[in-house]
Amino acid sequence: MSQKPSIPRGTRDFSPREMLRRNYIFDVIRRNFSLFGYLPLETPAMENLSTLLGKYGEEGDRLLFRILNSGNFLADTPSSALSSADSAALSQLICEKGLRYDLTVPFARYVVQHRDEITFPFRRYQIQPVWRADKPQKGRYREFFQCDADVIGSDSLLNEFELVRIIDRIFSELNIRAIIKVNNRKILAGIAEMAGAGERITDITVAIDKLDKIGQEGVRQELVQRGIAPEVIARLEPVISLSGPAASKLDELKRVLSSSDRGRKGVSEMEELFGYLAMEPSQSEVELDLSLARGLNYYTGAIIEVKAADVAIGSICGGGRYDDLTGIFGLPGVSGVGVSFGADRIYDVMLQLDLFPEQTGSATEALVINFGTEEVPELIKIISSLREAGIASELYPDPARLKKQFSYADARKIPMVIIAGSNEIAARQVTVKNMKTGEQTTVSLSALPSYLKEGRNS
RNA sequence: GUGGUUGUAGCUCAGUUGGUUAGAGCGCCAGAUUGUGGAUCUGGAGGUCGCCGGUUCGAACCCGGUCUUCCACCCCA
Repeated sequence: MSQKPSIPRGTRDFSPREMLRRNYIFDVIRRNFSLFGYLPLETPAMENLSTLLGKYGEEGDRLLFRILNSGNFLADTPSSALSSADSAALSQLICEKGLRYDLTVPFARYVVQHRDEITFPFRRYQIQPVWRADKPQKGRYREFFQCDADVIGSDSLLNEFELVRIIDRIFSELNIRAIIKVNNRKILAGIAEMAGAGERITDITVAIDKLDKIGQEGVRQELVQRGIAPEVIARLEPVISLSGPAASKLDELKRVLSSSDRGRKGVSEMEELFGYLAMEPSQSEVELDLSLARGLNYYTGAIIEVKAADVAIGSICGGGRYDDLTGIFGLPGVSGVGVSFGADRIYDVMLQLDLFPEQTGSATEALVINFGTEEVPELIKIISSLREAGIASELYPDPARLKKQFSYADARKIPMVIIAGSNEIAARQVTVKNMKTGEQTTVSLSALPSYLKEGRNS
């Protein structure tokens, strides 16, 4: 007896209907990346664990999918490790590869490995799946696609500016109302310094990152729980809860952070960025959010996060600047900045808001009815002429009853059906049926391609 | 990783305090219509009730485990 087939938890099949829609998203993203001069890159699904481990924090290491070594790897494994029941320690001995967790670290690895053949500043885009051993929920998958654009080897804030422009263009084209939140790790570090707890920056940022979720009082409790002194919290709060336009927040920060070199640097970076942004209006709301921290601990400068205004699904895009990601791989002093679009969440947002265009992507425009072996030679010529003219078309493969062939066209939503039986063929004509209106027209064989092309817009 | 939740036909869901042969709508297939889809009518197929085990004379229903779904925490696209 055959068992029911299934796929691993948190993974999905994508049906043709879903793929057409996903490709629509990928096309918009890829076109805009390309428009800004980014070049395509792909890296392997699996990386050496040494490349991956330690780059995403303790939590990230736990969420890495590890790949068991090939062969009889247990033969060389000490029996003490096997009997210790310590999975983490054992996996170090029997796994040397893992599935990639994001696209940024493999990119940094690539840059270091290929530094001699790269022209800097190097702009690359990369659209590939990543894997995380997370517990799945809605909008959270174990296999999902990221669409990354990064520029490496340039400190200029113009890069941050252009990334915001890309984000704005892409979400505008997809008709998603986006809220783009920007902050700067240097400002956060400055705030922590100013509050007299510079070394507690991680605890402080993790806590204040939850501001919009748990509120001011919640953040206060979280900070207390993380052992932040009450007087530090008291100095933190008024800064975090600054409101108003970016310019006035930055003015206030300049005063508060005057004693912190790093903080001042962060403020001037944001002033420059918002200066550029003022030169070209964005369709999306771009907000300086001082509570935005983001988890990935390799960020050092600007951090960016995008949320859909109309759907609660977490962030649909995120990124930031990392000053020394390549340093761990032996190439110090190369700064990079990038953003990552979450294609799967964008899909979920668009589905929920019903934003997909009626016709997404390629679909058959014309179906040629199969009348039988007598007519097939002529039908092959007809369909060949249609494809030559760039009209996506199919010949029904079996000489089935017309009812069945028309039902097929109906189910596939094919707009035109070409009927060419012996009568039509003898007269060098075909009958074209418009499946939407039910209207039938007789068209000469030679005029058929142009007739169908004209009908596209009606 | 911690705690909770969900699962019945292809889909959406009924199913009485545990009781004989598990239902509906939609969809699918066939016919009414041998060169015409959508509407209508008629008929039909399709289920080891997620899976494994237990309790019981008897389980879709109760219990345990497991897988899956979704939710909160954690974290994140």
